Amino acid sequence: MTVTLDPTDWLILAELQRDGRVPFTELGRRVSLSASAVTERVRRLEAEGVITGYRADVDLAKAGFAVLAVVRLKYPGSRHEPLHRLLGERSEILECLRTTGDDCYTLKVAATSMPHLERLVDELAGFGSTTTSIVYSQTLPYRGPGLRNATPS
Amino acid sequence: MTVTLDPTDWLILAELQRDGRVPFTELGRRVSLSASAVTERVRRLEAEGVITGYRADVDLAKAGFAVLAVVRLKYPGSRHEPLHRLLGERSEILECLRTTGDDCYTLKVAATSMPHLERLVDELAGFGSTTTSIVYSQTLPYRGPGLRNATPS
DNA sequence: GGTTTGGCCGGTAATTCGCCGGTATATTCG
DNA sequence: CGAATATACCGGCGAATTACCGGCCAAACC
Repeated sequence: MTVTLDPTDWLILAELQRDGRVPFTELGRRVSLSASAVTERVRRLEAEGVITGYRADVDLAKAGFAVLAVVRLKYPGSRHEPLHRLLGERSEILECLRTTGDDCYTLKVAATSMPHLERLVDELAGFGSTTTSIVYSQTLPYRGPGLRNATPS
Repeated sequence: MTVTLDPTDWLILAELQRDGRVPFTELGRRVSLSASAVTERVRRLEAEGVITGYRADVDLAKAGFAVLAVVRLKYPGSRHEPLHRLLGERSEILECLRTTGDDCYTLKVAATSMPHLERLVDELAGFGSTTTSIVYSQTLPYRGPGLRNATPS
């Protein structure tokens, strides 16, 4: 399950999380390795599932989604398929974490306006009671989930 | 501030969020455009700040971070610099949203173990009262923040 | 001590990138 | 209304990068 990673692997991961499109030749330069060696390592990380993919980060506000919100959902039932179906349909739901505690789900949603957010929350409220917080600002903007520059301590 | 995007731009954004390393020639094929035209559009999206970068997605569990948690932080003071400094130092803090409501900050943190998480929460508790929930599972895994396939409605 | 294994290097062919001018359509302005 | 400009697209070219290959070296293993 867990993959053993040496310090060079962590360097590679940090670089690729900072710039997922850096050429292998430049990446090799940064981690003091040849292009072919670094390619081999990246391919191995991909094959082992440590790197699951590469994504472009989008500035949601610039793209027209002015409102970002955290919605906590207290979901009384045990049938989760309808909620999962909604997640697949509503691309405004950016993230969905199922957690311990009183609020079973923590969602991050993007909306173009307050009425838009209201509709989204209403849809979610069909599943259970919701607690919605508007996001003022997001620190570590658009780093996405991941690690930046450290090994597990 | 807001950039106007036509349907082709949305297609490009969706593709790049799904696979940020797709070659421009293949990307052009998928959105029915020539490689040079699609390159021009992507460069424009980058220059306008709609695309803020490209990141590799890492499977945290495979990388040794077995525990994912949501920590809500009630921060009584108004001096936010110390917290922001901590965010920059502790790369286990994956995401930090400042929100309305009783809990000023909502953080997503990764830890290698429960003792590790305990230490992180203790550090955060130095700023205010915390509410921690362990993440069972993450739906929409590794799509990262962003949009998938829809235009703002 | 010989063999095997794993990781790295360098070279080469194929692909892709970055940049160029040229063209067609839409827009603006005289 | 017609001409000039602007915008977006296309194709092609050289440079850079990628993918793939065999060979090398050191550590591990028998």
